[in-house]
Amino acid sequence: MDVVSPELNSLLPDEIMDTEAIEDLPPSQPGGGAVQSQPSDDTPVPMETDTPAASEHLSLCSDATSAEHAKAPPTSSGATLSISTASQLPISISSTSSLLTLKPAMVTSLAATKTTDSLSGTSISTTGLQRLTPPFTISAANHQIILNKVASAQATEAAKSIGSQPQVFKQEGQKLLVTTIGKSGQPIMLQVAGGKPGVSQTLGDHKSQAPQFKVVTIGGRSELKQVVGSAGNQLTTLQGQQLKAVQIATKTPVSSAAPIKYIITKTVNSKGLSPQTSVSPVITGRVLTQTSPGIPSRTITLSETLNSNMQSISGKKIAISPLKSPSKVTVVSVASPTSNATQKSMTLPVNLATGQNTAQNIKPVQSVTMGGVGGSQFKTIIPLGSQPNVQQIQVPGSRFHYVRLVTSTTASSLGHPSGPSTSSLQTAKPMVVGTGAARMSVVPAQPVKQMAPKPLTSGAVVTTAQTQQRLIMPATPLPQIQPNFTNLPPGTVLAPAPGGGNVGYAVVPAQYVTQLQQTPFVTLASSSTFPAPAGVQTQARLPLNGLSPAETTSRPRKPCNCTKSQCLKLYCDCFANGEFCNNCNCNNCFNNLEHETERLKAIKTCLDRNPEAFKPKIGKGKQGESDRRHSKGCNCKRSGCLKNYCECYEAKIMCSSICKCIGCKNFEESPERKTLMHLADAAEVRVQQQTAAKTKLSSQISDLLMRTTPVISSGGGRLPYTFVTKEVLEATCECLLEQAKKAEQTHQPQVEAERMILEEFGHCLMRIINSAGKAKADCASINC
DNA sequence: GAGTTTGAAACT
DNA sequence: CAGTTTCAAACTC
Repeated sequence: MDVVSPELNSLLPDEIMDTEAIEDLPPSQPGGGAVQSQPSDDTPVPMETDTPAASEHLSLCSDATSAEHAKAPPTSSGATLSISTASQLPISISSTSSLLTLKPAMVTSLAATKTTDSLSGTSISTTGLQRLTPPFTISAANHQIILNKVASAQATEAAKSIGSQPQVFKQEGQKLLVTTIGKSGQPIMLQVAGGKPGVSQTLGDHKSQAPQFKVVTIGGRSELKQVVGSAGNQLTTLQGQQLKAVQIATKTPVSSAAPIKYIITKTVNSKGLSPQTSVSPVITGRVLTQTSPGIPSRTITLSETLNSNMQSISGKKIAISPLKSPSKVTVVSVASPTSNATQKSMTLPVNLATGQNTAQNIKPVQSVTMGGVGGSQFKTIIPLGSQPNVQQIQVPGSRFHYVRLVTSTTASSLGHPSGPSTSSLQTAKPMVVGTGAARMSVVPAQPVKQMAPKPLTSGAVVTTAQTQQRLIMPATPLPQIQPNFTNLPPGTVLAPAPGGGNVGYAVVPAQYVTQLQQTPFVTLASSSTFPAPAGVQTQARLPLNGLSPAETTSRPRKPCNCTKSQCLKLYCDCFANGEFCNNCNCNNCFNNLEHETERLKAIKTCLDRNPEAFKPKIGKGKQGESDRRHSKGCNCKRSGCLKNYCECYEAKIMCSSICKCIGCKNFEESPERKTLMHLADAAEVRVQQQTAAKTKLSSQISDLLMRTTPVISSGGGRLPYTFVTKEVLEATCECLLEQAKKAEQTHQPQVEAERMILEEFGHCLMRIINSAGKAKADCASINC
């Protein structure tokens, strides 16, 4: 798991957090229990929980009902920890010390009773396949839980380096979302709801076989309401008092043309929210909220998300749609607001295949386009059956797909008892993007293959066995959250800013899991309120350097050969493209996970120098101009813009008015260009012809071999040359010798003898040929 | 494969 | 912002 320390986070430019697409909006329902963003701009986001909660609840259950929540009285100081896992993924949560009070199963009931019991050595099995193996001790006293003590040592060291407490979950007010992707593809999601500032966590520093965790810690307030969602095999429990859940109303899919996109429901932890308070939608800035009054919004548990989206995935991997593979699924687990009161067992089986969740239903795909007038936009789409609080963001100009992870907390769930099949947030209105109460952590998607286990880095809050996934940490207070997705640098990982709101959501680029299943997704029309500017989606998909997504996907990137730049400057194509170096020939490469600190600094430096640094250079031209043109134009002086030195020519586009090239020949009417194009076309034709000829020849040879091989092996032959067997040769030779003897006996001159022998040889050949022809004819007749 | 050319990126 | 340097890719031999 990749964790970004606050220090690193501070290095990142504000543009990342400041998006034009998100603006703060006043609570839509000021008087009610409407979802509220972090009340204070200056309020730091609590990332660590130092204050013990009166009652803590750790819920690890595969299924739960919201009814429990309804029964559970709000506890002002209760902290909750939610751990959800994908099925079939063994999760071992073990702590070296009793730090957390674990209440498997009966979360709500515990909440109601404010139980402070501690469990030690508890084994929790979520689905029968999953088991939280002892020993792990959770004690309410410390309000801490250590996950994967294997990695604890590293985390501790990392913590020391940063003065924090890595690996330790402190519950109060913090929300933790952990998702893991093991090689087997099973996601593990851990969600902790609480109110305290950022907490360091370490999730299994496993080897390659170990599951990977994606952890999102969101600072929250100490007062939390329980939100327990469970589904299927995955355990999803979210408890917290006075947490507000922001959800996106389900909406009928409108379009299917867009790549898979998810809308992440942002959960806002509101203070003083009464249990009965219904969650109201909150639209922030340009974030579009899909409000469907007729359709009650619901909270979907993690398992639901997995079920709906990943049901065909054997490994139940967390799919994060890779940039180059828009169709890939990005799944982020979020705790469900509902809990199943009846569900007190951690081992409840879940039918993942069907995606059925007793507690909640799968939502249809919802697409939300966030974009302001003239500003950058990003579109979020809720995939069918995806959890509403999973949001994928499509950033124009960015090759990455980002998924926003939002903790799901709802006050409504508490106030509205709901049965297993209903969501506690039925009355809640959808909210797409939070008010921006928290800074957004953005993690670039990375190819899985590049995800090598990474040791804990300084400031790491959460570590996982593998670095395929990175943590997204909540960050700054609400007003600061206006991420400018258009400037998102690739590979950006943001750590929680020092202090921050209790609301957090994370953006996770989706390239991590390239092997994930490609799930069809539906793109919904954006709301009229926030119409998506034309071309937004197109631009978002615009390939780098003019290459189409298909091209970029199919065509492997050329390995770089950097020697001096450490692959941390834009000289390096890998870095410039927001990719890690992989199979490159570079020396002293820092463009990898092992040097993430340096990489982040480099990214920030580049963005400071040029906010557009990581945007595709080839973009849409102005109205009436060519569809594609270089964003900055070239500056060629000697190449005539007819060599690949020229970025325009390299992108197979003509120079435009913004180019400052000298002696440009890369324009429409340029004879040189036409000549080059013709030559290129001719060369291409030749290549195609040669390829076709080779293919045809190969096919013929292959066919011939296939037809003749068995015959040859059998010693016979149907084709003429196959008749020249050893026996035939011997017979022929005997005929020739016989003819020679005859000539000798008759005292024929040498010339005449040679003639007689050659004549006999001709007769032999004729007989062979005739035999072959006859055999071929027979074969053909048989085949017919 | 080594050396040269080129222009973007980085630096001053 | 302009000039210079650095850098890695493109190109040539």
